[in-house]
Amino acid sequence: MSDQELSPKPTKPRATIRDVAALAGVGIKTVSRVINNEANVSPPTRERVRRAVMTLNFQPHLGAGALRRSDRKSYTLGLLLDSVDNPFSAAVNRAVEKIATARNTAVFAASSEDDPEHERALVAAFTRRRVDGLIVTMIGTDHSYLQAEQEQGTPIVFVDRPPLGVLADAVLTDNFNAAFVATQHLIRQGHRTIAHLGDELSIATARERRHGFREALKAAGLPGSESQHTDNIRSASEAFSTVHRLMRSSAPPTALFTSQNLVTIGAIRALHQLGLQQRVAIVGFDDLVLADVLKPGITVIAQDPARIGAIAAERLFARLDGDTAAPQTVIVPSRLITRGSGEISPPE
Amino acid sequence: MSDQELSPKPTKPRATIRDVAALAGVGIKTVSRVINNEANVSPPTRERVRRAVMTLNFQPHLGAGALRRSDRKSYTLGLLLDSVDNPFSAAVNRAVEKIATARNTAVFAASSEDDPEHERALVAAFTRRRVDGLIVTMIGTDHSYLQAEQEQGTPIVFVDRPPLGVLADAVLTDNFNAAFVATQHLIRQGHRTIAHLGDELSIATARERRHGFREALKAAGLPGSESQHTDNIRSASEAFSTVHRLMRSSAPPTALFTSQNLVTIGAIRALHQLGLQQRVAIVGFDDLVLADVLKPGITVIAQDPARIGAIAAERLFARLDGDTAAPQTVIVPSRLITRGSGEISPPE
DNA sequence: ATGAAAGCGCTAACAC
DNA sequence: GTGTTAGCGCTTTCAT
Repeated sequence: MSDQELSPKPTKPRATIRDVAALAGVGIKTVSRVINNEANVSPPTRERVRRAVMTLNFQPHLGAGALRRSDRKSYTLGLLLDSVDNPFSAAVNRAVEKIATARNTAVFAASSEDDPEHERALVAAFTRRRVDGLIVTMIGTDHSYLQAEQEQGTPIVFVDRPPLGVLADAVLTDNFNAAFVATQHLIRQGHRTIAHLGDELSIATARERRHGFREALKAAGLPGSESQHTDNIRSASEAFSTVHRLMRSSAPPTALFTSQNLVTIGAIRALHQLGLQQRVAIVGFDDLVLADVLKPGITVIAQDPARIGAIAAERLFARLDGDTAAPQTVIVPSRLITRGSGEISPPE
Repeated sequence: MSDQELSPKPTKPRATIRDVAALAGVGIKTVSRVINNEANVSPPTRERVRRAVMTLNFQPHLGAGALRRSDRKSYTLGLLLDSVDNPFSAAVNRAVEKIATARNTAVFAASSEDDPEHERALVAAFTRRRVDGLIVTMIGTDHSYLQAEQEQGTPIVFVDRPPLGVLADAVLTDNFNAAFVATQHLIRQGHRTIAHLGDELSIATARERRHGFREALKAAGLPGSESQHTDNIRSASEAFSTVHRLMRSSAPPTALFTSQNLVTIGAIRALHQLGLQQRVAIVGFDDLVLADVLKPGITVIAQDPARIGAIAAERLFARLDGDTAAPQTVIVPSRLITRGSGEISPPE
């Protein structure tokens, strides 16, 4: 550790285009031409300017430029997620960032943390920073306030959950179908009492998954299982205690279908703690790290968050490039990965 | 899906402070006063302005304001991580975001992806957007170019890896000590042939961990084990194949010490595939989801990324608030969590 | 209590 | 090939 003080104020204030122009002995427009790689600058002049840029460590102020530039772009976009800390969201984040970076665009990532008011504040924060576009996973149920943003020229792409009260592009998983397949898979192993650990019912996605679950039961003639719904589970610990409760009930389920990664984790913990992991089947929504290593391996419906994020970013940039076609909804397929936990048969 | 076209151009262009002033029948300075909650506006005027703001859905352009404001702040910061997709990085990200949001600051998160050149480009991208400060996990080995940013008034906090060639705040784990403890733990179980699956040696952190490993061996009088170093492993798949190779060697290790989360995951996969998970001990650096559920549970040195991120953000804001003390290095303790895999004894 | 004018760093438009 | 002027949306300064 050093005793040297960090200077309170910048030693050298940041250079502006005028400083560069002065040092190079040219007008500011010439500097502007050089830093934007425009034509009509003689090679020697260009070189002098470049040297001045180096000397002063000049970095053009993108925001100042945007103010006057005709495209008005900030080369910035806003990404709203449940939480940057959630593995699904983080994979989306990475995919969006990759494509944005290739387009010289920086990404503001923000976590709504399941709070609609906070979500709204985050969108406002993005708007005040004049992001070029928005990629959002909404937790709130009224998205109509986003329409104003859209009308003012900010394209929006919805990810994971469909737009409500706005017309906009969306990139989604076929939740109904995936849940149907997952449930059907458990039924085919012979299960008759299957519990669904569902997410917050205010989320459209959660309702679709529950619907897929129900329809699969209905198709197999198992309507009695309706009582096995446990909705509004949104964390690993809630899932953990729910599974404990279910297993102590008079007619414990022989199989579980969990609605998302955190819920699956909590359920797995509970099953293992109860020593039931080889007796109670489980299929989870979302793939999990180490799911392949557990005994039994965890059978999942794997979404493809990287692909979802990439497609969302592509759509956003297409809009920014002038695509004015009707709003598009892209369904990204998910797939059942069988690893053991979903292939456990019910006792007798 | 709808047939309605999205408008090619904004239907209503975004309102400016002048539009609001015109609608409210006041001067722009009055609007400025209202949106910034300044004094000297009569309640009725304030109310008229507020109404105009609502009507026009006016959102002040933060960047434009910053250009003229005396503090010059963009209320934005840059966060450079290995990858937003890595669980450790994501936890840091979340912690930083939480504190930044409370300070009305938005976070640019970016992934260096182990590429020093890319990293440099990302820093430049941050600078051109005039972030107020930088929180960085550097992969490159020469950080001196960051000094220029610092001198121009952008505070920098290093996270996870110390600054090289710059004086700056840092928030780190005591890697040497943690690695020493982990290795000692294995030695105490009776292991004499312990392999360290180390990270890229260009990373200071990796060298410290290796050093801790070596010193623990030395302290126990086990110098012969030096051959068991395998460095420069940075992904799960590399770790996977390395473990396979080690186990086929003439003197296979009876215990493993893995240097970070991805490496631990790859190693665990390999051990399980080889059926050795109950015979070969393993201690991993970084905690893992489901590490508690695996059989055996995975013993780890758990860092505290949330705390690391929070402290880093606090330090950054302290600097922005005018703290000019000498650069500070905060060491965040990590702890050994025993779950079984690290308590396996060697055969015989 | 209010507003007019200047200017932040840059680009657009148009000189020369 | 180069420079000058105006102006983007806001805050500052200073007048009223």
